[in-house]
Amino acid sequence: MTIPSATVSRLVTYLRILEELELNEVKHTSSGDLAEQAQVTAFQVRKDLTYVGRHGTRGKGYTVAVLKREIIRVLGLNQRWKVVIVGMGRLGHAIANFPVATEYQFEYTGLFDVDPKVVGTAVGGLPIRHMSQLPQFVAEHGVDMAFLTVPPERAQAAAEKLVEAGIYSILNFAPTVLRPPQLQDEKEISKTPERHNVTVENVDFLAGMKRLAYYTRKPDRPEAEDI
Amino acid sequence: MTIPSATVSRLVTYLRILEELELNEVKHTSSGDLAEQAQVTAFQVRKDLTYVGRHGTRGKGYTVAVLKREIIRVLGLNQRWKVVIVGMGRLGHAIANFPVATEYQFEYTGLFDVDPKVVGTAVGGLPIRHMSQLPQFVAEHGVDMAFLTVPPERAQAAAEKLVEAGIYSILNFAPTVLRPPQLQDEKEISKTPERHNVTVENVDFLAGMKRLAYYTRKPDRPEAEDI
DNA sequence: GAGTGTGAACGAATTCACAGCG
DNA sequence: CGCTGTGAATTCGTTCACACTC
Repeated sequence: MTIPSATVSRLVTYLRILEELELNEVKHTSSGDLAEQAQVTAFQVRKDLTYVGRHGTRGKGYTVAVLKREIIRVLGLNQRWKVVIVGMGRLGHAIANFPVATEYQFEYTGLFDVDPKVVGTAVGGLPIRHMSQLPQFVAEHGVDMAFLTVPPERAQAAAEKLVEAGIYSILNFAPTVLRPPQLQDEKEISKTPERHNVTVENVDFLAGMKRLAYYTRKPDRPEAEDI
Repeated sequence: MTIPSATVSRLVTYLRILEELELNEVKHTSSGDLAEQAQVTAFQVRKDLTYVGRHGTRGKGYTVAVLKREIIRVLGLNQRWKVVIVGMGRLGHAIANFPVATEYQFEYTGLFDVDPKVVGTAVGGLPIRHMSQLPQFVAEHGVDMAFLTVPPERAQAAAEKLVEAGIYSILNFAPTVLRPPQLQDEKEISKTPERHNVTVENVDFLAGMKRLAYYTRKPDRPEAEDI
């Protein structure tokens, strides 16, 4: 079953709400309650939840623990996710220091950069390796996804190295649209008949800032009257 | 004219591409070219661009400088945007150090926190003020939007303070759904008949990470049975 | 009665075909 | 002839009404 991407986003939200309910020892909830907290309609919640299965009780609602477990399963968060961070500048350091292990089974397994000034140093007990070692590292350790935190002008080239190394899932922090690597020359095609369905999710605060400007946009006057 | 939110996002992307073209002294482009770089269809680009006006030349394409200027105008990026950052922990510091002034006319005008350990210190020449000073600061300086970088459990309360202080546009970095402030008590309603259309844009790397897990989720799953 | 689950109606966004114009 | 601009067709997601079950 293919879940609409808008629904996937909301499932992440519902999961957070369920976590908080569980923290507050609330055992039971309903589509109306979830809708209120997620700022969507109860219709939407119920429709979304049909994608995770029938886990509600008519006239009653949902059991927090059950619904939480099922959403985790559907999202794949019960699996272990080995992550490398590529680009250990300011942002890479900040992300590396984030306690991602508290979020299900995500785990940083490697840090990479090309700058000789940071290669060899360590962050949170993990050494920063040179990008040239990435393919071997992936082959040896197995890596499920990469967080790409390089400057925007290097993002495309870095993404292509990731794919070459065998990483097909990228969380892209650079303010750029990553383009699929162009199967370098025809000879390479036969060499890699495997899947290269590259998946990219973007985290982009500059884009968010500009969208916000649009929605805030004052009625086309430089200095409007006060509020 | 109301622009679809998906189009607004893509306009930001097109703008970036136009900036890069201009940097490379490319004077001229086309919907096909933009589509390739933005990873959408040429149909999509042309449809999106109808929302900014008719600036193309049939048989020829678009002038980079003209299209760039018009998108900037439509997005409101020709206006000046005064920003405060609320929450000066690790993330707030990182954001405050980002050279946002290079991105059109966004400008940090104030930094706020509640922690006595950071209030009074400065970042990039700007002092960190206590949240209690926010309403007065907004009244004196005028503030267009806030970047909310507090811990998730404080995000809702902080957002309500922002709205009380007169800031209705929030770039929310916390992994939470912000709910509209519940017009505190009936007596307050008459006091503030003004607009309180709060606009929120979210920047949420944990959500992106979990969505990525879903799309990466392999059909050949290690453990667990299916239904 | 209360709240879930879902087929059907609706609406919004994307895709398309083609008219229009340099 | 080439590429833009746009109504029409289509696809996709949301809203709704209601049957169903506890």
